[in-house]
Amino acid sequence: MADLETSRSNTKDILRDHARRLFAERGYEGVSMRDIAGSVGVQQSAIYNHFASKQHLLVDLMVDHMEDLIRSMRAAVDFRATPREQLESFVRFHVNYQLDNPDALFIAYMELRSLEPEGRETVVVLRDEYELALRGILDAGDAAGEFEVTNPAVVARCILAMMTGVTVWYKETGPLGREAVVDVFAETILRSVGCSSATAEC
Amino acid sequence: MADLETSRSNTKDILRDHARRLFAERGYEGVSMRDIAGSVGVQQSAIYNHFASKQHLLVDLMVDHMEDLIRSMRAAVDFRATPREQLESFVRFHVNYQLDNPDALFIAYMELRSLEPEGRETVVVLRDEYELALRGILDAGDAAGEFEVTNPAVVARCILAMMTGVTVWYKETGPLGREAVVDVFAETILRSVGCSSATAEC
DNA sequence: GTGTCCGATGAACACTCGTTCACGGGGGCG
DNA sequence: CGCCCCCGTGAACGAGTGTTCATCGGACAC
Repeated sequence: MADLETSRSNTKDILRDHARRLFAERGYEGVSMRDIAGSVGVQQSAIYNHFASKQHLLVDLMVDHMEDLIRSMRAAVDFRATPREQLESFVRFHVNYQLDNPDALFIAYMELRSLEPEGRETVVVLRDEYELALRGILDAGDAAGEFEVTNPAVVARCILAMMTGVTVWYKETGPLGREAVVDVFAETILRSVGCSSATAEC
Repeated sequence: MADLETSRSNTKDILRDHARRLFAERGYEGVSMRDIAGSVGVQQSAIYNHFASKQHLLVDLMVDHMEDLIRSMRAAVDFRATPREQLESFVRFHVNYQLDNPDALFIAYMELRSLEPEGRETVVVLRDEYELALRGILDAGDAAGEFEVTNPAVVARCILAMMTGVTVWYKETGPLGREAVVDVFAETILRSVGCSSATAEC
């Protein structure tokens, strides 16, 4: 229980951190308010001083995450570069972000079903915005003749699914270094759009 | 509720069908025995005439599914063919199977966390067996010089994650036909291992 | 016809769920 | 000092959880 209170962490942030980890581990329905409170080391009723309900807590986590994800992605990808460079930046950013924030991304993609309509709407809009950025890169590469993608919409989703699944099996302590994993993803995905880094074509 | 009893469907099978759908929709923790019973149209206590507990019901669903998946995969892939042909068969089989049985596969990959240790062990062994079949194809193709895969273990998981995600977004009623989706997957994945169907290389 | 057994019932068990509320302590501001 | 207002407590609420059990109808074997 209980973090040593590093720097300026108030109860609300600590609650967020523990809730995020627990939701990712056992799922929204599998975690009780008592679990969250117990993990932090407070009473269950204390949570309601910071979040109106369990549902609001989930929405708060998901929206905060999606907004940060989109902001970070925009900072990491230079949209004036060539499609090939954009795609590689996007992939390297996403896999790294995923490995830094495995729980947040996992929740955002898995717990949509646990959201009540109004919250779901908000999150879906943000998720579509992110997906559309990748799709835009594929479209541009296709139009420029750099990529060969039969169907950008489908391929975009394939690529996201592939990358989002990484946290299910990757262990930081495993035989494979993080940089190596990122490289494999970058190469595999560039290849999948007909644009290998080893090829002279690009 | 209640199916009209098509052909020879007994209560146990009907329970399985409804439980599978509900688990996939709302998650194991999000579904109560009363939900399942209510969906079928019987009392909750009737379930215990067929399954010892909710946990046993989940294990039953997952093991049955994994065994059928492996059996069907072995029947669909000709392991005497070339690695390229094997991979294409595997991908086409998996995507089709996924679209035929979206709930079962989704549960098998998502609800591992809801399994108690003994059941999880059984399912993980089966899942590894399936994954290993794909990895074997990649290894063979790599050794034969047909594929270029930096790391077969990682790429195998990437491919599975990509394919397993299809049910999240694919709608049978959407603009894209099922055959078209399968084609996109086959082409994208063959490309990702450096072996495009359009290329003379293979 | 009689006996057996499978399977469904509905009430009940002890427990956990999300949420509410009256209460109190302690720090900041007038 | 006196006031208020965060923010925490602990007990309680009604509802829902998985599971058990005595009971009973009806199909099948002899």
